[in-house]
Amino acid sequence: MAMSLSADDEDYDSDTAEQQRLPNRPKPKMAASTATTPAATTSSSTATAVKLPSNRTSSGARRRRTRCRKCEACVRTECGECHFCKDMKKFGGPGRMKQSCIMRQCIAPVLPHTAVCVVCGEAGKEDTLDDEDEKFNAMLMECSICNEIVHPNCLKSGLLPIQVKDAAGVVNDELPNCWECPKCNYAGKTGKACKQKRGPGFKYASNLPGSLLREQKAGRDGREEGDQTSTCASSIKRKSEREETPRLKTEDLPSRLPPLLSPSGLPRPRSEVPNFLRKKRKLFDDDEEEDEASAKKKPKKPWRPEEPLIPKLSHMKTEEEEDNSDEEEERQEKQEPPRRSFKKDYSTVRKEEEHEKERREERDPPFRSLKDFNNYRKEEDQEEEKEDDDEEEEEDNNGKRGRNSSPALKNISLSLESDASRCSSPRAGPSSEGSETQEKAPRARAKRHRRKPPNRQLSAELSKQLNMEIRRTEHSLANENQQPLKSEPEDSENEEPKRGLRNGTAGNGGGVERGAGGEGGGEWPHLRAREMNGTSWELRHFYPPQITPLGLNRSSPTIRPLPARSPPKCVQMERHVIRPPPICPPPDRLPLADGRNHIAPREAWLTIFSHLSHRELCVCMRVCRTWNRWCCDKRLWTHIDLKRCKSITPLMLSGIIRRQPITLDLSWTNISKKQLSWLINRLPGLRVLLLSGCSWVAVSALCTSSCPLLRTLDLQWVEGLKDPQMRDLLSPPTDNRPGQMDTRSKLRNVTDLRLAGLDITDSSLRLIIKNMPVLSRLDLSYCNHINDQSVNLLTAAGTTTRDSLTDVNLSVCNRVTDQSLSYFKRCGSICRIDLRFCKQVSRQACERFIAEMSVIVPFQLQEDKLLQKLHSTP
DNA sequence: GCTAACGTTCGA
DNA sequence: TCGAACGTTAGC
Repeated sequence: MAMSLSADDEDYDSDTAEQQRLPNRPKPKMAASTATTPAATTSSSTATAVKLPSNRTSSGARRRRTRCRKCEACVRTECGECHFCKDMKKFGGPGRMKQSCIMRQCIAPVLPHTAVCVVCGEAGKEDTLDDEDEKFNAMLMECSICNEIVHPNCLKSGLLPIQVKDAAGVVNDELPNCWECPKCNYAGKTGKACKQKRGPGFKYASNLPGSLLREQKAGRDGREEGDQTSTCASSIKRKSEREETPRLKTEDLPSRLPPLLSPSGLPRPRSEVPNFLRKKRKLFDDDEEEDEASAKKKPKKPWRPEEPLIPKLSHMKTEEEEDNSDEEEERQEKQEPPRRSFKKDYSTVRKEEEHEKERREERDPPFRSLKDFNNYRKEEDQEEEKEDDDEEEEEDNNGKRGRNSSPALKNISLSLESDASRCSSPRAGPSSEGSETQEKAPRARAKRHRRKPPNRQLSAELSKQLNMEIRRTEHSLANENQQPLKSEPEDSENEEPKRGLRNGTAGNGGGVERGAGGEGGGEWPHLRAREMNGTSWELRHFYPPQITPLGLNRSSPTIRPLPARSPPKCVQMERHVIRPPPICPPPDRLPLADGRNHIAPREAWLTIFSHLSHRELCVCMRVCRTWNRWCCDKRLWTHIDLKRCKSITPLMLSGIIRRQPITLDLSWTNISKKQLSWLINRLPGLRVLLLSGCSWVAVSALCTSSCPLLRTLDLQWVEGLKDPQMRDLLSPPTDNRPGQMDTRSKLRNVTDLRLAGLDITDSSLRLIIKNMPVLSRLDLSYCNHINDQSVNLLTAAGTTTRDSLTDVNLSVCNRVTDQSLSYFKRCGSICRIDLRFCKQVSRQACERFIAEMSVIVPFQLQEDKLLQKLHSTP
């Protein structure tokens, strides 16, 4: 951060005396107190632009921001493990670093309570108002350039040149109460718009010792190096150019967004790339390039004091438009030799992504749950070769401005069209202007409208970047979920808490299966063909977790999935800042274009959404901001299914976190330990975790004190999972924080444990018996070491499993004999015993068991050697 | 006055 | 360019 800051500082100060500063000479402090204010340096530019009240506290002296105290990070307790915690005296450190715990770094630092408007000297007054426009005008806004804190209203009514008043304030989405004030904007100042902290998490997440970021740095650094040198000079030039450029009207704002190349063809200076984006690249690296690509031109929202600030349904449209303009700019730039380092960076990243995309396309079936969505996706896919998600949509929409939105929307049986068309109509644009202007005007207007009152603004700020990710994630999730074949084993997912709205998806494995099922199984002949010709890897992957012993090649499960050429981004998720869902609750009503709210409340919409598949939800999320939030309601995503998804990307992880599923299926993925660790640390409500076919290395991420209290754990065919590993898994975590000595296993609440195909012995069973007192369903099929003695152990007097076990699967356990059946008679709650394909179990023994048990509990042979309690449906 | 920690500097 | 250090602010 320090470096980015300094780079920006130089840019920002390039036309001031600061410019003369000798290298390495300490910069004047930018302290907040008036006593230490170096106003001379930092306010000079402001002062020259606009006359300011002389009593201002600190023109140029930025107020230190402080915790919001509300965000997820703020309400956490210190982890006690991070670099900064270890430095703290309370954790036995020297206390020199004086930094907040990594896990507690506020994502939306706010202005201090003592901050006041430099014009009127009063604090923010938005709380006293209801009207959203008024709220904005009455809240304190800190200019990221001149650091002035003002009420927009005070600026509006202040003694400013009319041109300045006409200038747009540019709201910074990244930080609450942050903008580029109309004065600075009018003066053409740019530069450190995003230099301000996005929260310490952004500052340090990538810098942590041991961060995998470092692995990526060399290449990136190489890419970025070049532009550093020219920053200063070019920024000066840019500034002078800008100052020569006549000020554009607000209606022209979209076109005013600077192209990547200046009209003169000079490379746009790096300094115009908002600093936070550079930082974000560190955080999200290439995953975020779409953010960069778009946000580098639209991280801020133009605003004019006299304009209302009404959120509209047109958000999505607006974003598309913005993106479209971005795209045009990018295309424009593509015609030029890439000279700007940022672009170079971006291109490189883009190439990587395209590469990944190609790979993905090779293996992913096309969308198909909705016919038109299929078309939509086709179009998208064509575009995707060159453009990322957002941009591709724009491409798709190019020349179809009058259209409501994506074609898919038309096919979602939700009567949104009128809303959408209304909001995309150019009604509010100056009628005298050409059609293009008419199109741009709403865009600018919508940008302004995105401005929200403080809490909503914060929420929007938090969610905006996330939304970008999410929109990608939606596709990833939806695409990856398109794995054909196989119906999800019913198993204990059915037991998951029925908190979901969606009866259709949560219970049956999500909309994926539903969508696939609904479309019929024969729709992907190409894939089917591929599967039929499957390699052993594919065989293994498409082998249903549900036991179907016939034809099973015992050796096949031992063939590991080919290590997916893991995208470099996979290892970068450490850089993902934890961004919790927006703090404020999602809006209860859908804002319409005319400023009113849609009649249906959120819950009604959610009921509708609950009937959609995940894929369809992903489409809906692209409609508008409100829908985006609504569709992310965790009730709609109780079950997230990524099984057989070859590569889990950071964006997918972010998407998972945002949705906070109860059930997460990562079976047969190549998820890494770090990824899984990252996930489970952020999914405290996770109850069902399916990791069959993963590696023990990844699964070992569960050996932590932050492991959620799972009820279902599927570890079938986990490579390398044997007795010692089971011991690690079942033992109480050793990474408890000081004073947090929980000696119980984190898996103590597991009721459904699936261990099929593992080379575990009785020693693991003893641990299970000891540490899983409520275990009800146990799948030990294909466990060659399981024998009668194992059953004896499980059903021995004094064990909890004796009474808790209801369903035991010992199919294809060749060491199990008839003797086991006699042990099972001890189990008071047993309802189902699966002994299919146990060579040493005879049908006669089963019948004898049934006969003897019938005195107490009636059993039947549902299949050969499959004993099922009558009237029970385990 | 104390603690937490933000924002900056500076050495490596 | 990064990370450690620390002055100083903000909150209580």
